[in-house]
Amino acid sequence: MAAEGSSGGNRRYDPDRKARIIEATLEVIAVQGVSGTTHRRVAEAADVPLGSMTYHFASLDDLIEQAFLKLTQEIAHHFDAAFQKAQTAEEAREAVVDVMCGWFAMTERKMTLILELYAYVARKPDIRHVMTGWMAKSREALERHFSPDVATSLDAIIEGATIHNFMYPEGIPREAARRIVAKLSS
Amino acid sequence: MAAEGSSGGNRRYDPDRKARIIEATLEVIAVQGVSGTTHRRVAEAADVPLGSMTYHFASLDDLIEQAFLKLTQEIAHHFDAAFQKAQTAEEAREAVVDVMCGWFAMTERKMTLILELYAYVARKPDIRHVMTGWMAKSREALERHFSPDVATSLDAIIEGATIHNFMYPEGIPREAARRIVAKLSS
DNA sequence: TTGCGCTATGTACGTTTGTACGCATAAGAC
DNA sequence: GTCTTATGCGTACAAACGTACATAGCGCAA
Repeated sequence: MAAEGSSGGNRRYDPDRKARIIEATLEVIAVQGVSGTTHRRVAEAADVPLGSMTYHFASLDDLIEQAFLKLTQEIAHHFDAAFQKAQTAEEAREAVVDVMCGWFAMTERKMTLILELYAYVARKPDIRHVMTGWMAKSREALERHFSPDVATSLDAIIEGATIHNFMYPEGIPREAARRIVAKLSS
Repeated sequence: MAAEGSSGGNRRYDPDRKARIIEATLEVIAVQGVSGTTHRRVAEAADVPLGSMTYHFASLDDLIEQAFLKLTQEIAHHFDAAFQKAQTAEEAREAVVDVMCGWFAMTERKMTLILELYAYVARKPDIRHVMTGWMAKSREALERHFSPDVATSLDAIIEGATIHNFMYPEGIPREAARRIVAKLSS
């Protein structure tokens, strides 16, 4: 498996290795949590030797940080795309409702990863830039359609609704979300 | 220190031991995260021998679960008290604003613990009852003052605003929070 | 006082961890 | 073809881990 490299080689010189390790790291974090993420488990998931871990990444924390950075960039990109598509104010409001309850990209796996990220960031102030970068992108996307004040409130309600929908059964029905967004964006 | 037991003993037979271990567990989780929480570290923080850990708790997960349960009960209790105090609708709305930005009980430490809890619960469906119990209490407190629909939306905005206020500098100013609550509870 | 039984603890054990490092090996110059 | 160089990896190691368990210490009945 995975023997179809670009240069015909069976191993050795695989420029996608680092990216694949990062991908595998997210997979391991999603299943085992940060607390269960080890060099060996990630290496197995990415199908690379253990030595590759310390070769490509300075430390385990470095690896986790890079993985989280990729996660936020991906999500921010999807988020931005969802709002770039909206043309009218009505469509923008509907996009907020989409994101609030059952976004296409907000799978259970991703939500788990986000919560792991939050907990991780809370204890490591030096990687808070990952969050602020993400936040800035989200805010920017929202402010293309709403005033700064409204954008702030929508950002918060998206955060809260997403978490509640994930944590509790039923959560917030789509109709209720629509009413909330209407109130907030008035 | 801590030698003022009820029966004059210096050690041995200390009925508060278990509670103190749970307290210490929260302390360790807040600083080191769940991933850095070990029997040994908790034992040191609680100033009890390592053997006490496996004696009082079936496993490390059992300990963490009990610690988180205590955390949610405490927070839910404070939350409930804050709303029990409110008499008029106006006071209830102001209580929501209080909780949204800079609650007395929502210290950085507690917020960190909550985020650790979220991440923990996401990977352990069998302790979701801790969350649903907390949620039920919060909802109950809110529904004493607001309709079910409004209570749901306020619950979500509290969640989101609290997290955003914790993650990002400035966050949501008090005045903005007041406007948001006014819109949502109309 | 003496003996019993339960509570509590010190210690030891087998695993797993992060990381360092010497060596194998492919790529490129000639 | 041969030699050189730098990239990538197998392996080893000390530290730390969760947990089991034999036994030490105390309250209490007699």
